[in-house]
Amino acid sequence: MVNRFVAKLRGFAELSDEECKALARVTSEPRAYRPRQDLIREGDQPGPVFVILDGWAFRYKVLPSGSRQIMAFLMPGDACDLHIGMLATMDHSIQTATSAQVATISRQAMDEIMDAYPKIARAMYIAQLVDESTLRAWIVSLGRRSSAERAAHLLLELHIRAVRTGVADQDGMELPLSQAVLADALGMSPVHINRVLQELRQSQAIALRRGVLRIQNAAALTQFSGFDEGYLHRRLRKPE
Amino acid sequence: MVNRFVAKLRGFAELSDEECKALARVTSEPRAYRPRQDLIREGDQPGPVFVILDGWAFRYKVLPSGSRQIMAFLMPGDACDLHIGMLATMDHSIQTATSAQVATISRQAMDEIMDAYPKIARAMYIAQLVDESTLRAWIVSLGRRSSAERAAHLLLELHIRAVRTGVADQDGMELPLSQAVLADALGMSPVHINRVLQELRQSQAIALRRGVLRIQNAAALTQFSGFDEGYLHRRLRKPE
DNA sequence: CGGCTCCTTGACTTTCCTCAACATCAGTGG
DNA sequence: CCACTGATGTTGAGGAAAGTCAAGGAGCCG
Repeated sequence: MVNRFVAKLRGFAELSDEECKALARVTSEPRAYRPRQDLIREGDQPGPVFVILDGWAFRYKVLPSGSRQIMAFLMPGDACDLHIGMLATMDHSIQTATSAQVATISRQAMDEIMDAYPKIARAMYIAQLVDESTLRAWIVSLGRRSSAERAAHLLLELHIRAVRTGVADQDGMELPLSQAVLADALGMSPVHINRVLQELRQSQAIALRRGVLRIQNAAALTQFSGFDEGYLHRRLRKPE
Repeated sequence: MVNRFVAKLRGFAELSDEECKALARVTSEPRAYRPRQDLIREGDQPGPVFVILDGWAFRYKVLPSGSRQIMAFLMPGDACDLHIGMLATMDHSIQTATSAQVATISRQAMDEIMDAYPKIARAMYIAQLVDESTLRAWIVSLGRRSSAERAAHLLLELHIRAVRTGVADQDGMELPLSQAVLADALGMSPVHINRVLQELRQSQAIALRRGVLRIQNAAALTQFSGFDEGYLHRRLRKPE
């Protein structure tokens, strides 16, 4: 199987064969997780860097009222918590949404690799910056977009990210997220996301059924949701 | 005047006199900004690191519809864009909310300092992690808290951050933000934030008038808004 | 076939937005 | 000192968006 982590980082920096091999080596022994398993919980002491090689996960927090907010999706190729080891405790939890293959890289091994291969360090920093930028984009969505715009925006984001990592084609992707999960990411009720998705389907913009998303009218979705992919930083600055 | 930037970083790592002086030196020539001036705009090529020494600023994005979402507040001591120079363009803008003193540190000078003083590098990383954690906390607020809870949560956050940097005491702080600005940060209309603030005032939890916030009942606010200061990471992990 | 999860629908309620008017305040220049 | 101005804060009324509650349907698996 292609190593999605390597594939993603190659999109951020030109990596030599040796660098790719080094990355592949430290992620060569992933552990299998089942759906709905926590990788780490809020309050835990941060451990190794997690790398999702296959499957989906998400960062989330549960409020005292019991409601849940998802703050980020992790798809194949995504890593998390590059530097979070500096902090005493996790401020959120991470859970699988599907069964998943997850590699872990110890803090020490990560430091060694980044010291030995500056280009890898650079790619990891960029990945971190893009993640942060994505958080800001979500804030904009949650604060100022209608529920339908928000949903369309998220689907476009996930699709572009999936294409970038090579787990989707231009027309569509596998999207194994329940409506309840989407609702918790979009800050709405399960009932409402259901109605919103029906609208989007009826407008012939998307088809989403049984874990498969088809983007039928990307232009309309982009226009409607005010999607500007700048925040995903597909074009990068040249290293000086 | 005390250098708030140094004060803040000292909260993240034990800095020697020499390190403090180095930081003070590179921020010794701030430039004065008037209210509502952009420091940098979405689409611009990222430049130096900005350091707010006095006054308030915020990160924001404007949607095609013209509505604005604020994604972060920058108060005295806060810096921005440690590594963003790696990216080709800014994905958001930064604007002053008040008149402000802002120092700039060139990318090169920043790299030199971080190479020469690992503790400074560490403190800057931690600051970045806390900023990122704050973004996630805002996502939770916008997604899953009622407007009143959200407002209370934000006021508590700003107060704690202000106390940490030494620009506030336990009871209150200067908060020179208009209701319109608060509305754009909280994802609500100006009319609604006005009503929410009235509620909070009537419940004797806060007093907020003419740029001065008093926290009258922190316990009630904390409970009501589900505020858990963990995300601000006041307790840090020991360096190994 | 039962049992589970996930999706769908309808009815009703709450929250929040929009529009519009008016009040208050600080600063400016006559 | 006062009139004017622009920004900011306040109030009311009506409507749109989204939540809650409750019930039922569809697909999947042992």
